[in-house]
Amino acid sequence: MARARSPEKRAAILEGAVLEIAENGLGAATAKIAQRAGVAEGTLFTYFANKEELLNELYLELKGEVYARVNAGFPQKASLERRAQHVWTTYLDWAIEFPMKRKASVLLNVSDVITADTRARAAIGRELVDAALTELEGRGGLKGLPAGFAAATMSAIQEAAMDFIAKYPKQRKDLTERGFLLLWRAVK
Amino acid sequence: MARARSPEKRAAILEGAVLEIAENGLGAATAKIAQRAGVAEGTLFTYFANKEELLNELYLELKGEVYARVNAGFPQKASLERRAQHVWTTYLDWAIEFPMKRKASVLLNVSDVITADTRARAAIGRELVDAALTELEGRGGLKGLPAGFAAATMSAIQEAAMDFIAKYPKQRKDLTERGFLLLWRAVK
Amino acid sequence: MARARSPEKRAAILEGAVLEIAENGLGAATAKIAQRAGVAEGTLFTYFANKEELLNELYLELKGEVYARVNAGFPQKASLERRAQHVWTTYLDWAIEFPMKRKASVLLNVSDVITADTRARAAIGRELVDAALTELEGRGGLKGLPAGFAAATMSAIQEAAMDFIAKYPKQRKDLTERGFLLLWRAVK
Amino acid sequence: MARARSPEKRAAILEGAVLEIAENGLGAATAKIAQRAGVAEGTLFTYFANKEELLNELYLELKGEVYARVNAGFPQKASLERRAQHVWTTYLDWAIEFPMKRKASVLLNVSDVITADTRARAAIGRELVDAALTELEGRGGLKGLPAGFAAATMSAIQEAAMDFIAKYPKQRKDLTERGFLLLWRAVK
DNA sequence: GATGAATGAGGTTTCATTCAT
DNA sequence: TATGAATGAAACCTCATTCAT
Repeated sequence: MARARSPEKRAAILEGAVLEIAENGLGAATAKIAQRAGVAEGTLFTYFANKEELLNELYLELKGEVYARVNAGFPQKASLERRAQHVWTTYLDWAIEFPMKRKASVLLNVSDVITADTRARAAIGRELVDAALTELEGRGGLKGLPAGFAAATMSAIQEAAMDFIAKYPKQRKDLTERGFLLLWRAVK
Repeated sequence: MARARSPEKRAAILEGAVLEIAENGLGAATAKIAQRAGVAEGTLFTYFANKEELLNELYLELKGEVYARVNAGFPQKASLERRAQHVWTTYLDWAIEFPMKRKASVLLNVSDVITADTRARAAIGRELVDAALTELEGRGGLKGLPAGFAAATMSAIQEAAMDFIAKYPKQRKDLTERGFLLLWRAVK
Repeated sequence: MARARSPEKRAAILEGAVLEIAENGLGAATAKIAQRAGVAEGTLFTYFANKEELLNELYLELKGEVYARVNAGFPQKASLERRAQHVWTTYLDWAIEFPMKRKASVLLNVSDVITADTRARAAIGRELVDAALTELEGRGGLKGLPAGFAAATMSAIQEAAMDFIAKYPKQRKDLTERGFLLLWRAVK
Repeated sequence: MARARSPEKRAAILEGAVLEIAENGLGAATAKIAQRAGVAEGTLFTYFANKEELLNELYLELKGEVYARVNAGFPQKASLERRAQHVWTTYLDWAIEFPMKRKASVLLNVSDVITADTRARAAIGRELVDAALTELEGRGGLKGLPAGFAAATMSAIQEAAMDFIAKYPKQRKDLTERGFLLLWRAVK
């Protein structure tokens, strides 16, 4: 059952999953994941009913981690631009700091193992971000477009920016700032 | 002479691969792919040495198909904006028309089975697009950023746009146009 | 603790391998071997990483079994002739008693799956035999010939003797004795 | 059918089989054999009904080749010792000259694909050898032992000798001569 | 709860043989 | 006759999951 005795072990398994998935894709073997986590093959299944659940939980964990970062220090009273920039920068920093997590996150995202329910649950914790992005969507460039388009666009440009930051780490600061400018010009 | 290798059969296998991958991810079974293509399990391996080669060939095929479309009717003499818009629209149309191909393309793209060599070979046929995008990179929004950033940004925004067009097909025209405007404002 | 790996199961797999190989050669299917051993196909691979390892381990097992027999009751203080005869007789008896093992052993021997390392490791446990045969090589018939030639010659004549004993089991005793006489006259 | 149009092609296939079998054992793929022979996969089956027949034919070919050599220049009127030595030397020379053929021959010999009928047919052409060996069997060391034991013993010692000649080619002459002496002392 | 041996379905790939060309 | 594409059974091996310990 999913009643975890040791949160450390649970975390270790998720961590192992990140590494294995980043290296071998979603086809990563549960046995390898367990091994990386330093637990027995069977132990994995006392923390997660099956592989699918593990992947969905991992998705939630990764999203949750990012949102927690974004929410901490969120400049709630600042201008829309400052708030948007906070979201932009925080996520970019996280992705650069944890490239494996980002890789796993991307793979989970495009796969079909993540259920609609999981995606919905991942939205919780994203209220502040959503509020800012919704405000953005009332603006010039995005007015009239479907809800969520701003978020999608931002995240899309971020993916591009991240790939380049990964390739040219020295230009990280520049790419982060100029990337946001690009976005801002697009949507403002 | 013995029977000649049939381009139709090769195409059928690639087509089967697209469908299976779109439904089941890159873990799609070669046996299922062969079945979809209407050939025997073993036949797949007379056309592709192994699954990895099949996936790499499929990648080339999909990229090639898109570039062929883009190149056909490319307004070489037109303004940069018109050329950029041509690229934008053509790719978007292709992706909307063949959602399975797009899905497979995305999965291949983020996976690690596509070799650097294959990615390099895929670049052939993209000269016109590259020329336009390179010109774009000399412009205001992107000046000084690494080469390829324009292409990445465009493709990133396109991915976002496509997701929404898939969800709201009725707004296709609007999303296509407004999406490009977004991009254009960002980079000009 | 989980279930411990069972030496009985390991032995059963090796036993199954002997039978299958004796009947079908080294091409014997791992599935058939597992079936003979009364375990699941997959179980075989928890005991041996792959078929090659299984074959190498089997080789060691068979050699080890013979040497154990030879060493038990080895007349260490007796004359060279008596010691040589002990080796001769013991091996011959083993081969007659376990024709399947001998068959498997022969096939493994001439195949290329047995690594140099395995062959080297098999030498351990053969010290007594080697000592006797080395002493033999200092004698008339073999003096000046490369080390190991005595062993090779003995084993060669034994192979011949065994084939005949297999064909004429009633003359077993006579063939065993006369065969040794042959050898002895050759090398003394 | 086995009605060969081109003896050259047939020979090429057998030659290819020798090389492939020497390298990969009897599991050698017919396609690879055909490739080595410079003919198409299917062509192999116009010369040999199936793989089993190919292997049996190859066995006959190899045995035939050796016996042809032995018979050519057979000192029919010479002493038994000289005749035995002729057999000994000729075979050893052949095996040293064509190590691949010898390897294939050994593998075929210990396998079960060679039918009793094939083995019987291989005996044709061995009359001179058999006559000499039969005479040998009437002698001291072998008297009373089953027919064929002399041949088996000789061939057994030869195998040992060959292994060593292969390892120490410089001692070839010495090993050939001393090996025969060994045999001769054993049986005379 | 933790462990890892056991399982067997399923995956990729090979291969002898057939047969259209 | 020669060719090599086509076939599908069968080979080796992996893996998610179960369960005895």
